[in-house]
Amino acid sequence: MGEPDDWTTYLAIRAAWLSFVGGCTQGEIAARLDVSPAKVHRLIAYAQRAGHVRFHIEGRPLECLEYEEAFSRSFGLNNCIVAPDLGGGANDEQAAIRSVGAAAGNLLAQLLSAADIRQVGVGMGRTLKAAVAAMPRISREDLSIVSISGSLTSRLSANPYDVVQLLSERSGGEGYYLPVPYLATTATEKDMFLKQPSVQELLARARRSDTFVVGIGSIGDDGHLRRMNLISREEQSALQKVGAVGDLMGRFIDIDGAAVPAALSEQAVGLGFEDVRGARVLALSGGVSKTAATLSALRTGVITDLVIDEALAKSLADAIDAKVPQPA
Amino acid sequence: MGEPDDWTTYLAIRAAWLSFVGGCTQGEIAARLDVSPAKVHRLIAYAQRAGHVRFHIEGRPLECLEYEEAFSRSFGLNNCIVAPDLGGGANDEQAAIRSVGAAAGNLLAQLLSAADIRQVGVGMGRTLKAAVAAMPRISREDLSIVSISGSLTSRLSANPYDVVQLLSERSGGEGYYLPVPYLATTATEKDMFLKQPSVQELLARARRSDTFVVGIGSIGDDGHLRRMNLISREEQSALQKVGAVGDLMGRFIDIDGAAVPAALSEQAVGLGFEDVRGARVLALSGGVSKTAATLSALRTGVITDLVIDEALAKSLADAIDAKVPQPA
DNA sequence: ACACGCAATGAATAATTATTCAAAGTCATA
DNA sequence: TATGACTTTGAATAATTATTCATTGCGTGT
Repeated sequence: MGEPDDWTTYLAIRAAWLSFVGGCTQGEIAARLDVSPAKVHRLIAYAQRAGHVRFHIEGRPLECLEYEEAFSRSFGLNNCIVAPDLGGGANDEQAAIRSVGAAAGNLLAQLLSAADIRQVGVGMGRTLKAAVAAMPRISREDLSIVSISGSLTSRLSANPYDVVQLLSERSGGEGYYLPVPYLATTATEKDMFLKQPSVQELLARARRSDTFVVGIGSIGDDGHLRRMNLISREEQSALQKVGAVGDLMGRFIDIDGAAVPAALSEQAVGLGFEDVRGARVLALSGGVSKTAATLSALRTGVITDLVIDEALAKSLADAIDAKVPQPA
Repeated sequence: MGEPDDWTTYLAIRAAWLSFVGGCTQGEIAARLDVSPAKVHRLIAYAQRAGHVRFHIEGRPLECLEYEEAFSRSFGLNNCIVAPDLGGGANDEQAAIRSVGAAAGNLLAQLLSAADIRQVGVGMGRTLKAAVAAMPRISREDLSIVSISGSLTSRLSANPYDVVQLLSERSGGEGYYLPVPYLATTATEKDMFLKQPSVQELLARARRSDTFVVGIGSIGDDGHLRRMNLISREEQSALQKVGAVGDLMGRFIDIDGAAVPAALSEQAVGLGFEDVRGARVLALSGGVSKTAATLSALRTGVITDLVIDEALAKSLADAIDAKVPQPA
């Protein structure tokens, strides 16, 4: 599938307007643009794939709103969005990320449109990436977007889920990328990175952000950490042994939201909780596999805004109820 | 068609998420929600009718961008959007309003999201109404929305195209409605309205708006004025005799953008050009029948931002070229 | 120039979505 | 409780959309 040329893009956008805004059938569009109906279908499909078409559902099902209400209270959240399940069964990560992405994308656009936001600090992760991809284009040429953590793998290869680039493209703002690993392999290596003037400058800048957007990671086999090989199987086991269930900004935390005593927890190259506490911190999390991680992250008290999916919400609510059972 | 109950709305929203965000087929949704496939279709159709689903096409066809560029230069516009034709032939008013509405709705959301906008003054008209209806919901509880002109018919019956109500509902802001006719029937009647303290207060408030959103009206048989019977056939003829081709904020102007010498032009109960000059003034206009009116409105120099449809743009460009032919 | 591989095309077909229609349900009134 | 007007329902059907597939067109290397 080669890159379509300008003319194709032109036709695709016209077809998309006619189809979605105009409500024309593909046959009508074909006649109007003087192409075959099959081509019209391909054009519209291309426009969607290329992200030129955006759907937004206003409102959410009642259950979601109830969860939102409950979590907002329990954890003193500013905004809480529970994105509806999108079929695919309870364990469909893809669907969860998609739903959270769509909901968070809109919230993000809303938050970043406020003129008093000058700089946003962003973490990494699939869900974050999906949210930024789903975000409508806004016009904030004066906005700065800064990495708050490294995002290279331990082998220094490029990270495919980088979010700074995409967000700067979507908002028109300028991106500042932190070219270091998410986790240093040793304390010495971490010091080495932190000694670099450019890194110090970027971190200082990152601390000045008005708003932070972060993902929540699990320690399990299906988390980013293992999947991207940011930690070895041995490191994973060691972390689990000392009670780590979640990863927030490269810090490893137990089910109560407290930092675990592990060397790795000190090797994150990036901002720490103390750097973001007090500012708005929007956290995104999708999928039931993140239940424990999300609960622990919420308990750190640094999160002010949350977007999760419905299945995770259900699972979270169950986990909370299990600890504090209702009197019969 | 009775009002659907809460449960229907609930199902409709869930179905909409599954369909548009999740990409499920109606059959899959039917299985998941345990209803018949036919019902799923009806639910999704309802969600769309009720405005819970919003499409946004990012980008416009090349021709539109070229017109935008040209008009921005010619008239020193801040923003100019030319909304693509949506089939239906060159004379389809409905399609033009729809397209302009969709494009303007998004621009409006963007403009009104800026925190430094405290108050917006709005005019009236079908196109304006469509734009506000297409506008995504935003959260600006501190925003004031004020009528800048009357909007009752000369017989004081309620105006169906009132836009203040809808915009205040969409933005969360508070609406201030000016309960007077668009045009007084006599100079005496106008004075009577203007003497009312409440009217004076509302007009004073309206003058303090940061941004104004207005429609452009034609004097022809198909304009709001005649259609809503705001002016009689005789008044229409009289206006046309003295060269009026357009109506901007209740002021009647000739093709050069100058006020026409007519009593009616003094009978608008609302803000005048002098009240808005200098502020941001977003004008909406749709349909080729508004060519002359739009040109005249642009020539008044009060308009800073413009949204029109492609057919009108074409027609406007032709009208301009006819006066200033290219050297052969 | 020729053959080769690959992408693009549109006719044909499969799948999905929208509409129709008869039947069942609902509500207000007698 | 019975009646009639009106709505809602889902099966059937019509219309539309998505996919398949054989073919064409195009660039590339020989």
